[in-house]
This record gives sequence, structure tokens and C-alpha cells, in this order.
Amino acid sequence: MKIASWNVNSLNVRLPQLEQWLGEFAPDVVGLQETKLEDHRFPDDALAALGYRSVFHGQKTYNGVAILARNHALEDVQIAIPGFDDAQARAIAATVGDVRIVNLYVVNGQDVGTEKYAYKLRWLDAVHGWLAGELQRHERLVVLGDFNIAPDDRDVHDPATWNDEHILTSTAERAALQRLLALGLHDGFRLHNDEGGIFSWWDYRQAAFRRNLGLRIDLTLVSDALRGSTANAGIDRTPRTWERASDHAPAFVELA
DNA sequence: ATGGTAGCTCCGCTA
Repeated sequence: MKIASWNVNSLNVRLPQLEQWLGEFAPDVVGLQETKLEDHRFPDDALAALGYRSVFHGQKTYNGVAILARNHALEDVQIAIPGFDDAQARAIAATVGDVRIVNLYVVNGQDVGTEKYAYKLRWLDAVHGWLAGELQRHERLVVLGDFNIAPDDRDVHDPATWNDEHILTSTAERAALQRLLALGLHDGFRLHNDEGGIFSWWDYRQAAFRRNLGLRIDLTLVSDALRGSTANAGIDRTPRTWERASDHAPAFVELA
């Protein structure tokens, strides 16, 4: 089972690219982030024509998440983090076959010390409580999404800039990610790759993609029970090379 | 430290 995560940065703009990529990459499950679409505008019919069912949680202009699945129903759908009052559409979960999928668009946080940064840390704390319960209910759990946190220095092009006081790499953000992993989750990518310099996001500015000035912030985490059956993991850079691309490339994990 | 680009909405905000 091929499971992927892609921040499309507007599904309205990127639908043709999503359709092409679904055909070429043929994932079984996809978590999307930054769809930027209200639910009544979600293109579920176009995706169904390609064999994908979808569940979604969106809003106008910002945020928005969805889960797509091929040849499977999406069951026990959870919209948003339970018990956490959140005006922003950033979380959705569903069960696909015997795997529970949690799809997150983690808060960016703008800059360390800002109100948005405090919201990011509060949000991650709420996710921690939610995932603890999800792991109780579902041994086979995949938590994927745009985490807006680069786990360690291998995951940034310039550790001097992206240091412990910088947004996306700060001490508190990385600690919050480690706290999620400590629940019994593993960075699927790192089960199969020790290298640095492999990224999932490149800023639109300064020709960052061409110069590979990126970060690895899109993650696919697998639970203890899935660790042994994680056959492969990586990042598909192909859609990032296309005209009018998203600034993110899909991250994926394959379960045997 | 700043400002660079992209998407969307409304002329700024978010990333």
C-alpha cells in the first residue's frame, strides 16, 4: 500500500497536476494539505472519475485538508482535532482498510515568539493528546502531512540559518515533534534513508528549487506495528519540476 | 536583516 502526503498549495490551481500525478504515481492513499477550498467546491467528482474516493475539510483562502483513497472506503472520518477549538481547517483522519490515516497541516508559526508560534505549539500539544488516543484505538496508524518542522540538521540545506532559534527548526518545535514520535511513531523516511540534503519543500523565491535550497518538512510517520512492514519511503520530486508547481513535493511511504 | 514569489481576496495576509 502506497501512502503519500502532498501540500498542493491550492487544489483549484493544482487539480490538473494532482490528476496527472495520481495517474503516474498511483498512490493508494493520499493526504492533501492547503487545498484552500470550501467543501462545496471540492472536486470529488473529478477524483472519483480517476477511481479515488475523498473526504475533506476545507475553508476559503487558507488551509484545507483531504484524504483520497483508491479501491477502499474511507471510514470513521474525523474532522478536526477532537476537543480542540480551532477556527482553521488543518486536520482530518479516516480508516482505509486496516490502516488508520491522520492527515495534518501543522501551523507554520511565522516567527519564533509570535502569537502564531504560540498557536503552533498549542496546536501540536492538542495533536499529541489526540494521537495518544488514536494509537490506543488503532495499532496500525500512519500520521502524515506538512509538519512545518524539519526534524534535524540533515533535513535543512543550511543549518546555520535554520538553527534552534529559527521557525521550522526551533528547539520547542523539534521537541514537540519528538514528543509525538515518543508515542510510538517513526519517521518513515528515516527507516530507509540516512542521507541529508533530500527535501520536500523549496521556497518559490530565489530559484530555491533549482539550487536545492530546501527543507524536509513533509513527513510520513508509521506506528510501531507498521515499522516492520515499511518497505520503502521517499519524496517524489517530479511534480515540483512541473510548470506552475506547488512549492512542496509529495512524501510517501510504502507498506508491504 | 531584508526581501524575494505564489495564491487568494480585496488592496493585505499567509507562507
